[in-house]
Amino acid sequence: MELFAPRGTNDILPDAVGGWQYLERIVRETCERYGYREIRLPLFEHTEVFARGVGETTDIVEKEMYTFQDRSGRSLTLRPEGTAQVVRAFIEHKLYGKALPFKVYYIGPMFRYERPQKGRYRQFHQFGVEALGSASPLLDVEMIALPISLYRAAGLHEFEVHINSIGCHVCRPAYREKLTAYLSERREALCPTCLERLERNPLRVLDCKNPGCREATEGAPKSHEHLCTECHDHFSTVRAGLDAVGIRYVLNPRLVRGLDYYSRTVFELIGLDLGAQDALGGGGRYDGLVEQCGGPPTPAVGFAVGMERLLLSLEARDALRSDGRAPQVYVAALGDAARSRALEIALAMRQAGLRTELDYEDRSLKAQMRTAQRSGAQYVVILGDDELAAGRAAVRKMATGEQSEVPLTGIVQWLEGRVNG
RNA sequence: GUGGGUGUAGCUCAGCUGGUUAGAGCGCCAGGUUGUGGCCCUGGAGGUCGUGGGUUCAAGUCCCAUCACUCACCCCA
Repeated sequence: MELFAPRGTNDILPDAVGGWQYLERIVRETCERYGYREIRLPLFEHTEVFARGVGETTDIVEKEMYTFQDRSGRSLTLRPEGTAQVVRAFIEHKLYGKALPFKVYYIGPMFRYERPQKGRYRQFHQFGVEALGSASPLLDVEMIALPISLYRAAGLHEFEVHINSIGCHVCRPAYREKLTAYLSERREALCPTCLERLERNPLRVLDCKNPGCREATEGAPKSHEHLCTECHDHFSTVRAGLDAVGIRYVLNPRLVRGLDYYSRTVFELIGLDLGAQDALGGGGRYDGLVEQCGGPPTPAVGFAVGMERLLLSLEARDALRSDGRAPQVYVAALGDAARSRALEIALAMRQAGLRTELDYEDRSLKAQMRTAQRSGAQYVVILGDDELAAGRAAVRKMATGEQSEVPLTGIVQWLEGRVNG
């Protein structure tokens, strides 16, 4: 093999596309039902958008970005996530001047330079939803409810909902102090990366998987118990809202999220069939990000879901459906004269809106019938010299095997009236 | 970036301690039905054994390197 796709990228072949189209349709229908409109943004941005938007100390920015220079020397980066660029577009087009909240969803490929493994690829696909311009806890609830109802619509019922609140610029510094003090007393128990985190981003020590670190942080101060009054009230209302709409969740004090822009509510949807990369989706509030990126103070909340992971989960449960559709009609022909007439008839049927396939090679009727049956075609039109002479075709309904003689002049209408789907 | 596993036909894989023309199932093509699918039977096409070195009389099999895939660490969707 000479040429191959770059590591971590995947070709989505025709047999798999139906599943993608199915999911994409569910995504669009669900998002629109919740009042979100699609936004389409560039696949690459000025590197600055992500460096400032995602956070300089995040792994994404430090080591996972596909960054390159264009011919004029500008530094550009293939988008590793969507929130930062939605914020950029929101500010650039001064959308804060329009009716708020600004509610959008996006769907498309993202790029991160990581070692691939199950559920993790260098080019992967996400859909995400963002609402900018409202601090209402009702939106937090809606943000959690949306992906859940989407999963259910798609056929996935096995997942957990984890939530937490990590406070805001008012209460987080104090909490951070407390946590740092607590962790500092247990330095010996922490892994090397956590010692690093202790300096730069102590909250991240909480979600380390290392057994030693987990033990050391067992009794650590919990962010949701150190919230300021506003954050506390907000979180209480979110939780009450979740209860009210019947969403069961786990309050997970270790859930802190890896991106710097989050504040207050954070949540993650954990898949049960995914191996190590088990986050189906996640998100939270990012009330300070718009201002930090140069816009007016604007509270916001959003989430993103990994499409491959959703697909993997559905496949694991044998629940993946497909929008791919089989031909309705297959035209089989015997002999040269019949074959050119077959093309004519097939084109007329396609013109009329019927999904029609035909045989291009000079193959036996048996071979054509086999191909037709495997394609899933509902009807086979059989054309030979006899039929040509008589001006009729034999039309076989594959499901039942019953066969009729249909005049060629009316065959399109005849099939239009009988075919389904 | 680090570690483990795996690379043999289009697909899934077998190939014993190195030994002659490398196999199976599925798929594909054809025939059995001189014009009819699903089941069955028969036959056929298809392989630089990932790649490059090395050891040996002899390498799919052993050694080294390399590439790719995969799982995990890390991190996240």
